[in-house]
Amino acid sequence: MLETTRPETIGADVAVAVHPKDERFKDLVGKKVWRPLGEKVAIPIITDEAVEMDFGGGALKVTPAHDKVDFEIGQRNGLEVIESIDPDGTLNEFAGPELAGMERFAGRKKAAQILEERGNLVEAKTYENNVGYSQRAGVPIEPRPMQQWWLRYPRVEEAKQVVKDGLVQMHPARWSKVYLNWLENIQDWCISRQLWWGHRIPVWYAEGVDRENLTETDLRDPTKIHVSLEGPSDPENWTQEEDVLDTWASSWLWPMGTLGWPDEGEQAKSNFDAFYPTTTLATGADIIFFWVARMIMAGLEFARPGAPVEERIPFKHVYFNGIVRDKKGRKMSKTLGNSPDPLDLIKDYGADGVRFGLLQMAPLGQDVKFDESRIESGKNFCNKVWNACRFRTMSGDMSDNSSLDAILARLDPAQFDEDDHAILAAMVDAVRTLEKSFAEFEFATATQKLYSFFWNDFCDWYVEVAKTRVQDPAAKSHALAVQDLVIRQFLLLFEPFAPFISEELWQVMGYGGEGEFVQDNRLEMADELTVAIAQRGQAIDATASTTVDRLKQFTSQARQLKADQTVAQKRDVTFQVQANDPEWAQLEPHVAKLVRLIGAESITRTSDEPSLPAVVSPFGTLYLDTGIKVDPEAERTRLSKELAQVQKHIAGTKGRLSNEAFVSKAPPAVIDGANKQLADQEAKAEEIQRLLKAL
RNA sequence: GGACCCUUAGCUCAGUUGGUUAGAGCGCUUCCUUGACAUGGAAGAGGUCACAGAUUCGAGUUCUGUAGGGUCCA
Repeated sequence: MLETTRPETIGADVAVAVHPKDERFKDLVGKKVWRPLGEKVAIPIITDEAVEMDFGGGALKVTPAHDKVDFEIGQRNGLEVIESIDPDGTLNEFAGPELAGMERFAGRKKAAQILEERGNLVEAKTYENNVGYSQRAGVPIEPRPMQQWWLRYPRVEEAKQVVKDGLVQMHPARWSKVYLNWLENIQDWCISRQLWWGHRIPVWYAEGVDRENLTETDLRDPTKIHVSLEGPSDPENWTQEEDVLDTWASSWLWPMGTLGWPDEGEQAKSNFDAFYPTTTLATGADIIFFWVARMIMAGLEFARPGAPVEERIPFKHVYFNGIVRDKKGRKMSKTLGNSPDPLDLIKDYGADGVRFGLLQMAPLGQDVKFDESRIESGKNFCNKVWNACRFRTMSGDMSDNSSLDAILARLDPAQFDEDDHAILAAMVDAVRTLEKSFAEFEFATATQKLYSFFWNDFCDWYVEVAKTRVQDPAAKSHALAVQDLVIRQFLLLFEPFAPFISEELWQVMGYGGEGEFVQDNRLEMADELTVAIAQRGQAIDATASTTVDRLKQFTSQARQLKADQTVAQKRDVTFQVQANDPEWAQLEPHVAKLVRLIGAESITRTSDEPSLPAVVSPFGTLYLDTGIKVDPEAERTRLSKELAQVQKHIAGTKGRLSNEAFVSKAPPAVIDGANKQLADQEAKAEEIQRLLKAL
């Protein structure tokens, strides 16, 4: 007994196969059975490893013409190939006289019916299996033996070597492993495609040659087969192959084809000499074999024959962008209909917002699940940039912004304070980070830096502290010049990520005149910028950032204290700082700005130990006076919680430092750091304990 | 079956050569419409970094194994 889902191909069956170890059929192997449909002949019962014993009845009808596994079994056992299905999907005479001419699915039903009538059908039941469907036509794929042209890949070894040697670099580098692994196991390439469009395969068959039965010798006989780009000199005696090339067998010429190759005149016009090899190919890793590897081999084979290898490669870098997937992790495709329409997204979030958001969620070569909230954050960032520029134009008259030098000339060396140094240091750092991330194709890193620099460093801090200085006639023009400088360099960095808004703001801010574009301006590199600023009389003092970090911490603590005392929104509270002389010297110049930032009436120095809610700040103990009587119990809870946290860290650090192995083996910088941290934490703990006692 | 990759906060993801108390966006809680921005501001909660071993003074980070997931190829 046999089980099959393909009764219509019984006429093309040439054997019945069982697994060699299957005891059930041992006695039957070598005998013959009658073929129940088609030409009535006896077909052999054979053994083959490919048969799955547990599957179906354990015996397989072998149809070499219409199944890949069956074809291989046929090859191994020297079986005949009988085609019972024609190219149009109808059954032919080999399927049997009753079925000939029928469409294949109708034939299937008919075949079952005939078997039943003859008493050959034991049982019919519904069975679900997975057959391949044509993506274009949506119908089950029918395997058929056909004559196909194959290409032996050229330059395989060289293609491996150029990647191993780093002449062609992949980003991220791990894809080289995938690339090399494929080349190690490369097989000949079937280039025949039965499509209407494409380059016709350049093979001609001589008149009268039997194309269906070509032998190896025939294929090598130039009187029977002609292969060339030009075609035979007597075309009337030849017929060209109707099949076309696999699309990639055209595409692999892309790096050369786009530059005029193979026509020398066209190459000169396209400046092939200058542009080949090109710098970077950007593509998806899913076509690393289809396209990337093949372009490399084609380049090595066809471009500049005889030239050194570095002149024949098609490109020096391959950047693999992440593949955007939907929330379920599926690749976005037109077929699935699961990709958002970019035009809809642009309508909702703006072209710049969509672009920035996508770059933000696309780390190097890693597939990403599409997350619309990132796109929204891109839009919000663009909005933030817009408003910051708008605020600048509202803060004071626009002065000469026409060039970097013009802005630098407006900086007043006498007015530089620590906030200026810190924001300019952060700006230079942002430029440096972008230089690096561009060089390494780390675009998500670049967007993160742009985002945090502009939003956190510039808007949240610098613009806020500058509000006070803009009120001061002596400091105003300097503080605005710093802002103009920061915004100018930021827009230069931002332009590739958000070109539209950058161009608009470039104009609005007066960095370029009418018709002058930000994209035509060269970005000053980090080192260049550092030198240019130093030449205006004030070298950037990077240590100012430490002071500013402590000011930020102070601000945060003061606000937290207000929130704890439920006076977050009140602006008439007063603060007192119990600072020593050096602490006060550092803090005092910033008091006016801090009062505004924190929302207080005043911040004054005190030498008392007032009985008020307090926090240990980087500039001494900070007391908040709300005018309301202190609740000692609540204060005790708050301070105890803080103390416990500090003590936990002290214990951890002490533990490490008391470990002999740590002290003897860790680098001095790490030990110093731990010691310093311990001292700081212990001082803090001591002060909190004093505050607790004072309650 | 072969190769490669992933597993970190409720969700989507960062985390550079091992080194202080692991970050962001969104979401969540509380407060704020104060003259840039509510597409915003402030404060906060939330993580035994999949699991088990190993190396190390020290592991989210290096190595081995296990489990789960993904991609490509056959």
